[in-house]
Amino acid sequence: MSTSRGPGRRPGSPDTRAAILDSARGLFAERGLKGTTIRAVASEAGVDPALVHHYFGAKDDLFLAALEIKVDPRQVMAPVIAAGVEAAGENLMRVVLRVWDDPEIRLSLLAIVRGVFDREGQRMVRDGFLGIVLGPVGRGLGLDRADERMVFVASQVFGLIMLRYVLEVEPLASMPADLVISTYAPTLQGYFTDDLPS
Amino acid sequence: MSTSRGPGRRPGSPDTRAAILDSARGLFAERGLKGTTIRAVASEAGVDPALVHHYFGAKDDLFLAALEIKVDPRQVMAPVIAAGVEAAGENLMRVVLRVWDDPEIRLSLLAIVRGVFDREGQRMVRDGFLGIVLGPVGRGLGLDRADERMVFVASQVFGLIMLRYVLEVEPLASMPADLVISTYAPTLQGYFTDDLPS
DNA sequence: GTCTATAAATCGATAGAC
DNA sequence: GTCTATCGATTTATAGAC
Repeated sequence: MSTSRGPGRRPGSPDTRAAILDSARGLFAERGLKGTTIRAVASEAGVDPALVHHYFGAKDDLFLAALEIKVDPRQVMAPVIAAGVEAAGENLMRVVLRVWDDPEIRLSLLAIVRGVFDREGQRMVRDGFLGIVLGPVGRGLGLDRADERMVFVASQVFGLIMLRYVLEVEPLASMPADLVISTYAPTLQGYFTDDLPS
Repeated sequence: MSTSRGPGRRPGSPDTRAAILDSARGLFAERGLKGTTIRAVASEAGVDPALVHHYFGAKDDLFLAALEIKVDPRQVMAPVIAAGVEAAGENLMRVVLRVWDDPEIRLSLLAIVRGVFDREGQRMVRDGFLGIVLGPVGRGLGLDRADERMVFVASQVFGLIMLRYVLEVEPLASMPADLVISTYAPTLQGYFTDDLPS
């Protein structure tokens, strides 16, 4: 599908490159950064280990490439902010479930969550997930004590993600999305709008 | 401090052995199993790497030794069950905070949580934390749809632990225990006793 | 583009001297 | 009990042939 015939060939066959990236995403999501070897990525993709370096460079570069998400967090969260604080709990839950139930997005998100415990990824979730994703929501909704409220919200969302998608604990993992939403929406709504203890 | 003079010397000087174990617990809690090397444990303890094997055998044995907790989960949870379902939310929160705010216990618990993402430790938390710690609570309180309710409870407790003790997200990490308890107790109480969506 | 061969570093584990 | 020396296995990464 190359659109240019001129000199300077595009680096790598698209099929092989995509196969390596898919294999890497799955293994990083399942075993984390340290638990995944270049050899395992190459083996599952059916190519030579040297090709992985040829296409993606060092192991860390491959990891970063596997973390690329196909959604813009700010764009996804914008409707939640726009809809106002009165229904923020349910709206946020709908967004979370919709993003995480997308199998392709989920692999990248799982790799990110797993990466938290390997690298200095603590910052990636603390500054990324909270600062970029949930921080603007708290400010956009005009909450009082926004930092506290959003941390409470984050703790419930993160715990749900861990049990449903990472640890796959039943009956939560197999629960229909609607039931999950209607269960957790009141909790989040409480953190958004209820009076906070002093 | 040896109490026996007879033959068969006790294996290892208590000081050195304890130093290795403390170093291992801290590193396992901070970097997980794969991220911790025998050499790093020995270096931080100020001893030779060979001594680690001498005292604890293989690396997995050292990891298991570092996971030893000084509390019996069933014993800690018994009062929560005995106090009844009407105050289970607050009582459970008190237990969680008391155990996790103990610095010595926390290191072992952190090592366990970190270990989840290395080994097949998924089972250790899924069957251990849920099956042993929270499972009996749900049954002991005589809840209807106990499995669902306890998974909801677990998701909030686990998320709180992750943000407060593992990721150390502010302002939750520095929040006084009483404020944390009074914030999350109503949420847990709701999962215990509120009507569940169908 | 793909693969062989190998360099270079790291780690777990053991044997054995003191 | 403690440490030196080292083996053997893995892994990342590179150089270069085809």
